[in-house]
Amino acid sequence: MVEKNTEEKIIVAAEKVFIEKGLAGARMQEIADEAGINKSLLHYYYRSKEKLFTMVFKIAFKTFAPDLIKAFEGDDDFFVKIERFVFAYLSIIDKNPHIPVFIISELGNNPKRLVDIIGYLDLNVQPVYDAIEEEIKKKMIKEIEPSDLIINVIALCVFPVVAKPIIKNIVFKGSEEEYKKMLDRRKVEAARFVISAIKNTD
Amino acid sequence: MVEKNTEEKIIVAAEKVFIEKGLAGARMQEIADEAGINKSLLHYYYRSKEKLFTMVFKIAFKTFAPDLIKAFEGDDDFFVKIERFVFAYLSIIDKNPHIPVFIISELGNNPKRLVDIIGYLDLNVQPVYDAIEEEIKKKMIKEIEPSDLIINVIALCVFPVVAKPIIKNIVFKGSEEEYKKMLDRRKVEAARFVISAIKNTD
DNA sequence: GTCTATAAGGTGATAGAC
DNA sequence: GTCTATCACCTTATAGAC
Repeated sequence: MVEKNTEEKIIVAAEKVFIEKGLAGARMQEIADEAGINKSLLHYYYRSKEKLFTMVFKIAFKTFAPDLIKAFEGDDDFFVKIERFVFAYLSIIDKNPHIPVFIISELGNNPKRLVDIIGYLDLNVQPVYDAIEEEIKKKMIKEIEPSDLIINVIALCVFPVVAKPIIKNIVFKGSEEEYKKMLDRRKVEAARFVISAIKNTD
Repeated sequence: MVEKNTEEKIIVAAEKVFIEKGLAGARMQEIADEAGINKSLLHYYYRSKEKLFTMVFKIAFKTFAPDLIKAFEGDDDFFVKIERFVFAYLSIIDKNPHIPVFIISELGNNPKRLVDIIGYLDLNVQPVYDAIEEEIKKKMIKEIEPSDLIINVIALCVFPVVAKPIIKNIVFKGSEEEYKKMLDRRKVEAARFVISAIKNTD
């Protein structure tokens, strides 16, 4: 059990409450209770609800900005890179299952929030584009718009988690176990699906 | 211009405000202003904010409960069915681009909400499962868990829309035009991607 | 059915003692 | 740094006139 100072305790508590309730639904009192401190200390450390939220949102976004670039560096086989990315990304999701919905919800309410973060994180997808185009040129994979392929891979990882209530209740008739099995399967199967879709069969 | 009575005007206004701001972020005053009526009329017709919201949520959910079953009925070729479903579903999304985020956000805040709706809509996916399993048996498509295939198809349709701010700003560097072109392309390309992934090449 | 007025309770934020 | 007390405002909801 690590000893935390007040500033850190607030962030941990704020993450929990904001992720669960959203900006509009969260209450400063609830965050204070969760942190085991007085409400006015929230303002002492972070001045306003909005500023505290921005702090939390940036941390959450950073966790989930996919390390696409890193996964696509190096000389490994292109299909291995896809397998590695899918496995790594789904593992992050496993550990933080509520963050994708949180990001999507709050960005839906206020898309401008993202613009602040773009510069602050460097998210250049160009190397991934280049890698995809090279594979197409080498005729290893079928013709596809690189952006489409990137979106497809991430969609197959993220959607099953953001739509959890719907999938669990409608596809798996309420079974948490079946839902979890599907997510686990996906760490391998999602990459297999993608590779099968793009592999050149000429 | 169709003449609307007060009850209908309220629902239309409530849809707009709730979808934009969410349950917690929406204000009854704003809904009243949007409908051009007095705030107390909202309570006269719908008793409480929560009840009005539930009304709106059910309408939104119904619009988006994918008509999977319908698309998979009939004797058409299985791949044609997929093409038809993807095109139809992406066309609905085109017309209601903010509803998927709305449903995901509000279900994230309160997953129990879905349970009320399940019974009220009949959403039996069994016929789709059967159709998929038959194709596998006939060796027309590769071995795949039917639930995985269904989730993949919907993921490829829905994710690009719910993650719009991220995709538009990071993948397309802020270009609304590029984003829209991608969505349009997808009406054909998403089905092609899926078919290419599952088609048996033995 | 529609309005005005107001109740009743929350909400983020700050002042000031310790 | 941390607390108590309190401000100023906002929010849902209702009562009652027309």
